[in-house]
Amino acid sequence: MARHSILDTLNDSLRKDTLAGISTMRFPPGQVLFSAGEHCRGLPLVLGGSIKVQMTGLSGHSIVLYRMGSDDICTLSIGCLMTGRGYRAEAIVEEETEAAIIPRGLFDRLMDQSAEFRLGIMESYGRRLDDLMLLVEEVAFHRMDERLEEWLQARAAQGQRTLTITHQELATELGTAREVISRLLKELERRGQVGLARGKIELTGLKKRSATA
Amino acid sequence: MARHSILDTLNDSLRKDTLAGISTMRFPPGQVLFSAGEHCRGLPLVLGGSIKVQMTGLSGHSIVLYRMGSDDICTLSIGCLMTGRGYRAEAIVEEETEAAIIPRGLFDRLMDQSAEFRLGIMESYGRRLDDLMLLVEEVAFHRMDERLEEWLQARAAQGQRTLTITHQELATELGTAREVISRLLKELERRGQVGLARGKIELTGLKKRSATA
DNA sequence: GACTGTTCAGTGATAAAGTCACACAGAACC
DNA sequence: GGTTCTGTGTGACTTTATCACTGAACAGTC
Repeated sequence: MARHSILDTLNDSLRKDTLAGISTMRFPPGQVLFSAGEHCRGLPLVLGGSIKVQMTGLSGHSIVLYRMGSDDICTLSIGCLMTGRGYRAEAIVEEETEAAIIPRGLFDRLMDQSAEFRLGIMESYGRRLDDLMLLVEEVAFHRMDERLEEWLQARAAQGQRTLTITHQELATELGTAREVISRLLKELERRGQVGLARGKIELTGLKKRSATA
Repeated sequence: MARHSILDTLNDSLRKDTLAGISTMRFPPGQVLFSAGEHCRGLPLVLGGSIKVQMTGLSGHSIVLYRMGSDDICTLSIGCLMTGRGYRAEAIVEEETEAAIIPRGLFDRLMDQSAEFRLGIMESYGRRLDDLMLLVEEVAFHRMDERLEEWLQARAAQGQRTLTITHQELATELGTAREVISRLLKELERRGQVGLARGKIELTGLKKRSATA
């Protein structure tokens, strides 16, 4: 049964029709939800799990743009839906994900008949735009060592003690080269802040960086 | 009289009301349309001219995110309008600009009553998202010398022979440091591709870069 | 004209990050 | 066991960023 906050805003009649018109699906880790160039068949609502959205540029390098999780809307799909152009990025399931797809016709009807639905869509768009603007600034101006430590700290803050991730994947997260990550991690290991093993990073003593402005 | 393609999509009655509800304004070069933190009072439609949107990060550095020109919609404003949060970026008029502001109430009514208006808004959003994704990739992975030459070539392609711009402004365009631009421009001058003077860059012999993959 | 303050540009030194090339270790498969 | 593949470590080098400073070009004042 689909649980998504944007559905809660609908009136009874619309909600009933919507629930009847969508089907929820489960996707296992590693599954590619869509890839660059593909066309979009409907608007996915993420009910739970975690999906990363990344793009590969002309240079052949990849970078993770943002993640979608519980209660998110796949903003990228809206653009594809409206303009008819293919996706520019690809979406890869990280943790087992449940999602509902709103087909085009139903989406149009919801946009037409529910101001609350429209508001939800626009808010989602606004947040995504904000995220991307912040990412641009981060990529352009922040130091790699800081970005890496912040990324690891965010994971530590979620309670994760041991990460299963390769240096290459981490490089894609931050939009840099694998060697850069390897060297920075080695340095953190020397300082006793992480433990390294093949495909694993153990978060031991990450400390807040002091005054590195 | 406001000329904007999104108004053409409206039916006679809505268009009449819309034209009555908006007022067009002119802004001179250098004028700041909005700056970071400010709140948004309506949706600007750009009728003509050129506006650059740039943000300043925690690092204190600035980067130009995109430009708005004739027939554009200020997508950033929609997010602010819907979420009530302040702008994250600032908009600066480059060439004398004419714009019409659609007030909040009218915007809501148009979203409610015109599927074509909604489509226009969503398309505009999709394009902006695409632009930003491409920018992320460019900033993360492309070489500065190539980006600079491409930027100059784009101006040359518009027919501009002499640019009035400082090295610092150009650095903000590309999200780098002024010194980097100075050095790269000097190199281009040595190769006879540009002429340099205080506050001016003359585009003489820019040639396509050959196989710099 | 000379004097002053401001903005813009040039450049050396150094540090950080990206690129290239390759060695080697651990895991997986026969 | 051996072979293959993937992931990691590292040296050498290039590009970009940062810091510190110099001097040139311009505007305003006397």
